[in-house]
Parts: sequence; C-alpha cells; structure tokens
Amino acid sequence: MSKLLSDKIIQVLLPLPLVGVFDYLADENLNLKLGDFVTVPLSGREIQGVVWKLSPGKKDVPLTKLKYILRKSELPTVPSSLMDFVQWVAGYTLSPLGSVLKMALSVPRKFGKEKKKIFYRLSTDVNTKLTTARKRVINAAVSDMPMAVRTWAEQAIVSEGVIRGMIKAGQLIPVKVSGEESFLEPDQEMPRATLSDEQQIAADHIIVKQRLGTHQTILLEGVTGSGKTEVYFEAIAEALNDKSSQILVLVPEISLTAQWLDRFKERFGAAPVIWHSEMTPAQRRRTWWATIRGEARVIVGARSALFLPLQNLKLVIVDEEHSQTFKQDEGVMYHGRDMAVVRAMQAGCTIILASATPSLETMINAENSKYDWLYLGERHGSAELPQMKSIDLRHHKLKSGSWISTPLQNALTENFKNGEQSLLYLNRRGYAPLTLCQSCGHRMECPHCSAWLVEHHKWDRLECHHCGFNLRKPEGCPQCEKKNSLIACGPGVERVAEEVATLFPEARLAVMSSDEISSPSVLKEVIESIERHEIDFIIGTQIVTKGYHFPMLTLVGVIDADLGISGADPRAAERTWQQLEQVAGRAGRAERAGRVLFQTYQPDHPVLRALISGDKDLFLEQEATAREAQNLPPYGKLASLIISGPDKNNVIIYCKMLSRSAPHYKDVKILGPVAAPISYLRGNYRYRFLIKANASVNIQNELSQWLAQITMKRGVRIQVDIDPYSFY
DNA sequence: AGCACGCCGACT
DNA sequence: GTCGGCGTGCTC
Repeated sequence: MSKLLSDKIIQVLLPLPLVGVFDYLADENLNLKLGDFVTVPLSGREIQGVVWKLSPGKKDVPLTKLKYILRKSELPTVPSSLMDFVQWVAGYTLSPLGSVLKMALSVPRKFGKEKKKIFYRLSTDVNTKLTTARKRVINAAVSDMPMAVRTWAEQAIVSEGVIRGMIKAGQLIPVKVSGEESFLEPDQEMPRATLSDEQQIAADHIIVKQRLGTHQTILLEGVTGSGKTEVYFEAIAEALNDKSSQILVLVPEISLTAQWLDRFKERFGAAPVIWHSEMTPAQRRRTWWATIRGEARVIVGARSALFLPLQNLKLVIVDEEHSQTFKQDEGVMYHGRDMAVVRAMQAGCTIILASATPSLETMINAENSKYDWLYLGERHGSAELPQMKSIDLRHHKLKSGSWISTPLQNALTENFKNGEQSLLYLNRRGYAPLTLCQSCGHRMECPHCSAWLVEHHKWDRLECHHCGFNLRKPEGCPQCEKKNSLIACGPGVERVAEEVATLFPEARLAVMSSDEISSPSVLKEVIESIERHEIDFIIGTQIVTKGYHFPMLTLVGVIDADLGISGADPRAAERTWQQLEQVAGRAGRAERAGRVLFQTYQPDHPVLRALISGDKDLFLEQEATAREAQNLPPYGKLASLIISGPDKNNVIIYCKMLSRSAPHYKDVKILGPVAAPISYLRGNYRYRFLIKANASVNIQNELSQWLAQITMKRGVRIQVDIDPYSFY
C-alpha cells in the first residue's frame, strides 16, 4: 500500500503499558470517528485499540514507520465520557494512558461480533389447558422478557423438551436477540418501606438536588443502623424516572454484599447488574454489553466498575465511602471514591457518599460546604446505640495464653446465659502472628519478605501474609535445632476461638475471616445460620465490620483495640476509629440493647475516648488539627515513591541518583529515601521517598519533571503512588 | 504486554 | 557443533 495524501494520520490508543498514543495511517473510506475500536498492526501482531484523536500526535513519527489501520470493529464506540475519564485518571495517577485504557477494555477485546441468538417469550394467549410442567413454565415467566431455551428450562425446573414442545405449540414465541440475554429492569414504582421522618427529609433533600440536573456531591452520614440504604434507594428511584438513565453504585467488596442485593431486589423487584473482577468472561461480556447499550440501569460494582462504558450516568453512589478497599495500590493506583467524584463531575450528575464513619477527607469537604451534608442520627425502629466501655488491661491483667480478660469473660457468660449472641473482634487472621524459639529466640520469618510467618491451624502451616509463602510448622527450631521449642506468640482469630471453645464447651462458634469465608455462598450460609440463631459466638476479623444486621447480637468484645493504632500511617488512628465504630455498630441493632467492650492498654488514647464518649466530632477535630499542622491530606498533598528491586545495592544507587536530582521546589518537601517499613517484599528490597506538598502545588507536574530527568535502570522498579493509603 | 534479538550451558 | 535460557529493548 502506498501512503496516499488522502490518507489521514490519526492517533490510536492501545491497551498496553506504553506511555504514548501511537500514530497510524487511516484509509479515508474507514470513516473513523473518535472512540471507534480499530485493529492495528504492532510489531508483527494485530492488536485492538481505540481511535483517540483524529489528528497526528506531537512527535513527528517518520512516514516510513507509519502503518495502516487494518480495520474498524463492529463494536459500539467508546463513549466520549469514558475517554475523558481514562485521560483524567492517567494524568492524575501518573500512569501510562494505555494501562488505564486496559482497565476499560479488559472485556471487549475478544468480543468480536455480537452473536445473534433466538430467545423465546411467552405468547399472549395461552389459555388452553396446560400440563403441570407447562404451567410451571408460564409461572417462571418474568413479564415478557425473552429467554433462551436453557434459561426457561432452568427457571421453570423442567426439561428442555417441555420448552421445545411449547415452542411447537406456539405458546412460546421466538424473538431474535442480538447478543446477550438482557437484565431485568428495576421498577421504581414498587412499594417501599416507610421511611422515618429523618430518612424522609434526607431523601427529599437529595431528590431536590438531583432535579437541579447539575453535579454535586452529597455526604450521607448516618450512624450504623440508621437506614442510609433506604434513603439512597429513593435517590435511585428518582434517577430511574428518566428512562434512559444509568446509576452506578460502588461498594467496597461486592462479594460481601448478599444482604444488600436482597434488599435491592425487595425494593426494585429485580437484581441490579453486577460488576467485579472475579466474574467469568461470559458474565463480564453480558454486563459490558448491557452497559454500553444503556440497558443496564443500576450497576453495582467494585471500584473497577467506574471504567464501564456508561452512556447516560445520572447518579453515583459510593457506599461505605470511608473504606480503604476503594484504593487500588497496584498497577494504576487510583482511589475509587475520589475517581467516582470525578466521574460524576464529568457526567454532571449527583454523587452520594454514604457512611456511618465518613473519612476525614470527606468530612472536611462537607464542613467547607464543598459537599452537602446529610446526617441520620437515629437508629431505625426501636433500636438504640450500644453502651461502650473500655477494659483497662493494665488493671485486668491477662493470664498467659489467654486473650479474654475477666470482665469480658463475665459479660460473655452473662450474654450466653441469656441466650443472646456475642461477637469477638480481632483484626488478625490465623492462630498466632509470631512463632518463636523458646531456646534461641529465633523468629520464623518469610524468606522473601521482612515479615513474620503467621501460624494457621486450619491449614496446619505457617504463612506469609504478604507474599503467600508458607511451610509446615517445623518440629524443631530451624536455627538451634532444638525439638519442640517453637511457641506461638500472640493471638489470631483461630486462637481466640480456641479460648472461647475452652470457656464455653457447649457453645456454638463461627469464625469469620477470609480463611473461613471462601466464597459468597459460604458467607451466605454463615450469615443465615447466625440469623437463625444457630451460633452463640462469632469470632471475626475485618469481615464482620461490613454492614450486617444480626438482631440477636447484643455484645461486641474487641480483643485488642490498640491494634493498628500506631505506625507510619497518618490515617492509622482514623482507620482504627472507623473499624471499631463499625464493629461496635453490630451490637444491639434490634429491640435488645447492645453493649461493647474494648480491651486496651491505652484507654486514654483519643480513639478510645472518642468511641466511649460518643464524641467523634471532638476526635475528628483533633485529627484534623494534627493533619493540618503537619500539612498532611486533606490539607496538603502526599505522594509516595517506592523504589524496589532484587539487588539491594542497585536499589540504593538508584535512590541516590534520584536524591541528587531531586528538585527544590518551594512548597514541596521530599523526604527520604528510607527503607520502607517492609523493607523486603516478594524478593525485592524496597526504599521509599515521601513527597509532601502544599495543596496549591500540582504534585503530578513536579513529580513527572523530576522523574523525567532520570533514566530507568535495569532491575529497579519505581512506583508512584499519589495519595497513598498504604504505608508498608 | 508481547516478541525478537542476543549472548552463555546441556544435549542430538 | 546446535537448542534454548530469559535479559534488554522496541513497538506508530
């Protein structure tokens, strides 16, 4: 092919971790538009990309290098709002544009053409006498939605033969459907639960705001059990009134939201469309198509759902907005909540941030009137907020090998006698966090990380929680070879469960940790058995802080309220407070009053004082003051630079190089390099810089200028994390 | 991310 | 003498 003057040079973005956008020649006849999917040659292979600009890029690529776009795909074009969003996220996180695009395309790459399928819907006149099997099929119908033969058979629990018979008899009418089976439409007119006055006022306020049709952020703060969900369901109902609207709900972990999905179904008569990274390719395809065609009305998903090709976004909800799981700290390191605000801003729609324990960032934005602030202070129905108390472990000393103090034990006994449920919270998986040789003091450590190996009785192994390395617990000490000298130090949930089992041999226990809860179905089972009151004691990690509702749960015991309160993380205190407040909120959610006991060595710590007095405002004020004084987020900006590699010397040399070329900007402080708290991880040595800047500084600009001067070095990796949330 | 090019160990 | 290990570098 000769390169004709009539051929245009355009930019195609490829879903690869390449920094730039590539120029290609385009045949005029292709009639390319922005956002078109195209197939292009790239170093001998063919690859799908997206038409990003209809003009050549800045860098003048020699004409000889340019290749032709091979073909245009039949896929619908990428909505321009998604292109804008991808561009924005790449710029903000300093990630290669192609890496961000990849998140948006993880699905359609292998789409090819939509397959035409024949589905069947119920005929309007099937009044003739029917067999029982055929009646079941009629009853399985969901309005007049067409379904595949197999789906009909599954829904009605009949054989496919029955279905085929009905097709023959004209009772089922064939419908040509392009591509995937559609989703049920949620119905906003369904009867809904009556809202309390407080809820109604909040819902009305949101709806008024929605009707303005402009972008705004609303913080919906409500104590645990106050019914935030019902309030934002009303906002969803309002948005659904626009028949082409789409609504995005972000949740921290979709696999843990079965109860939420049930409530949604009850309110809207249909399940929402779900999106998360563990779905099968077929499920993803179905959701992606339903989204780009605008058929998916309400999409509930993990943070990655932000990158779905939404056509007409009218409302965004971020549930549990304080949750740190919204921050991705690998690859493109973005914060789902913050990016959700951007997505809503670009779409010009309302976004609701909901939480019982909002993040300080959000609180301050609300205080400064950047966000609207709605507050629900009453628990729904007759439930009252639980009584909270500290148990000072300096006075109530723990016996060796025991983690439950006498006052807590007494409370558990009393509760058990009353036939009520108790929850013990310890955010630590496994049996014991440290295994130590009594004889020589050797600690069992991970060979690939600077971290202790955690003993897990369940698997009968010692495991590294950072890289997954594990081994059988050795008979003797690997260092001094003394037999039976290895002892478990400290508690994990398994060990606390063991102690409870010893104290209450006749009680029924459930351990809730990611080790036990291997799948949503297991979780559902456990939750249901708790609801049926087949469990007396729940011993759980973080998992139990999610919004479960157990009416018979009246006592929460926190085994170690001090855990995670200190450390390099500027948000440590805030996070501890949020977790403890959330776990405390599990107590007494129905008629029965709840109480919460915190075991602690520092009952005067602001976090505990805030929990017990219930004066979280004072605590957050103190936190805010401290952050402001240190110019930490949200007052100042923070970024972290992790330099890592398998050769410690190379890493250090590289760090020195970076240090030498570090710019001396006004209002920017570069701290480091220092060995990262986990200085060795998965076989890599790690050093860290922290960049602190005033709020007015464009930290991305300054960072990229700095890093542009440095040539990459083999075997050394450099990761930029804007607004870091993890500090290991 | 692929894939090719490119220099050093165990095999037909 | 070759096959092949994955280190480094490029892709419009």
